[in-house]
Amino acid sequence: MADSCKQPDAGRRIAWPTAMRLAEYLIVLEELSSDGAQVVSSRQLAALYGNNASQVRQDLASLGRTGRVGQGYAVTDLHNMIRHKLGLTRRHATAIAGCGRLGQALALHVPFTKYGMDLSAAFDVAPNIIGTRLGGLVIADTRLIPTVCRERSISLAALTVPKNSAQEVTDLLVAGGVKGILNYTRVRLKVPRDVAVQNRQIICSFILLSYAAFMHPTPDEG
Amino acid sequence: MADSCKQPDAGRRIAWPTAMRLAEYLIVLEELSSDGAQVVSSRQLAALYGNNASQVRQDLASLGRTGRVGQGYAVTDLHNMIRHKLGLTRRHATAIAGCGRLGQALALHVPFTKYGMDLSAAFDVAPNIIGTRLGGLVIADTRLIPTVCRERSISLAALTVPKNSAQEVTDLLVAGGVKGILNYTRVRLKVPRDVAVQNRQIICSFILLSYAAFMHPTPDEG
DNA sequence: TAGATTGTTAATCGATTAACAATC
DNA sequence: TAGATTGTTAATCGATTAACAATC
Repeated sequence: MADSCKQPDAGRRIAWPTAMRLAEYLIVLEELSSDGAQVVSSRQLAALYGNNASQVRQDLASLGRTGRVGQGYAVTDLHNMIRHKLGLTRRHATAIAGCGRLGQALALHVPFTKYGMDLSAAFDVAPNIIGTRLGGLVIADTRLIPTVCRERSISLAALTVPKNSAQEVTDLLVAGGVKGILNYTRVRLKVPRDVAVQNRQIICSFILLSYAAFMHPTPDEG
Repeated sequence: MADSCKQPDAGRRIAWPTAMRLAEYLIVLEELSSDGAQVVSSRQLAALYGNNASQVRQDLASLGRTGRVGQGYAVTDLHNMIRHKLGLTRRHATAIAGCGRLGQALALHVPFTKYGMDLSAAFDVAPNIIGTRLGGLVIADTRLIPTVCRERSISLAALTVPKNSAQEVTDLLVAGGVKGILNYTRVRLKVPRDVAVQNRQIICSFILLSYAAFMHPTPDEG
């Protein structure tokens, strides 16, 4: 109780670049954890992540009191505090719209459960795969998106459909009450203000890789 | 000739955030182009991208003289100048290491050719798929990575293998002379200083989507 | 000409880095 | 105790935004 006022930054709005790094620290901490590490210093974490100790400490300060002076940070505690700060301790039903190869890859290989997401529906237009199984899910008809999303309280979705149906499927997701869309198509989506879109055009990653490798003097981890 | 000294910023080192946006402008410009647009203003581009006109003009200034005062920017010219600035007019042989669902999705759906990349090899460990076709490619044994990469002058690669072989396959790619690796595994790779790594853990995209949708007051396009 | 819109400089804002006292 | 390392403040650096003269 007396401690609660000792966390000056814990409540402040977190900067976007910091949020991006926190998400990646989570991955690094898991690797450390599976290697049996129990404690990590800002210097070690920085070496693994590829930035500097000062930035790591600044980032972790946004979580409130996390480490022990002179000792470093407890790996599992830190992992939990980051998960909490990023809102990953709440649970959100998630859907995949488009069960082509990319949609399948996401459904089968992304560890949703671990990060507060429950993969609760998968949709496609192709009659020959509607009704078949993908992971633990039965693929449903794209036209059912609004009803199924409402029924299952789905609030997040990955959009992995072909270009030409991107906006159409987006409208269905929005109608279903989805509040965040991870857009893998090369279309800029039109959505209401209260719906968040994160654009992830894979070709952009390759473009930046090529740029970092051959054109950028100090290859950046951006 | 007399014009060449009129491009004050054209030669300057481009900032990383700018490079990231330039890659995305490319996608927006293609959408505009396929809609028949020939000219675009910084205001329009900003509206489509989701930033402001000032930033767009600042970004485009790094390309040298691109627009016409009072008129806007020619869509195709701009597209070409960005491609040139990002080094996409050179050609780089590219490989995919790991032909699981994600590797297959990349091989079949990413428009490499359009952006200076020639998909020139695909590798996997599974005997039952080695020798089969993926797009126009015959899948080769992972153990052949160093030789095949040398033979085909492969300089870029996507790493889409399981966690436990990530570092091992990376070492093979580096031995093959690869200079840029797009890392989709949840392992921090150890590479020599002259090799660029771009980390793209898909789960991080979902984490940030969830954060942007529910925790971040002004959902950002980061 | 008048309206529009660039190119560019200057001002602001925010993020990164450095430094160090506190302390385990 | 001495060494290590955090938490935090201050300094630097860089990126974004605003503003406007130039000009098509």
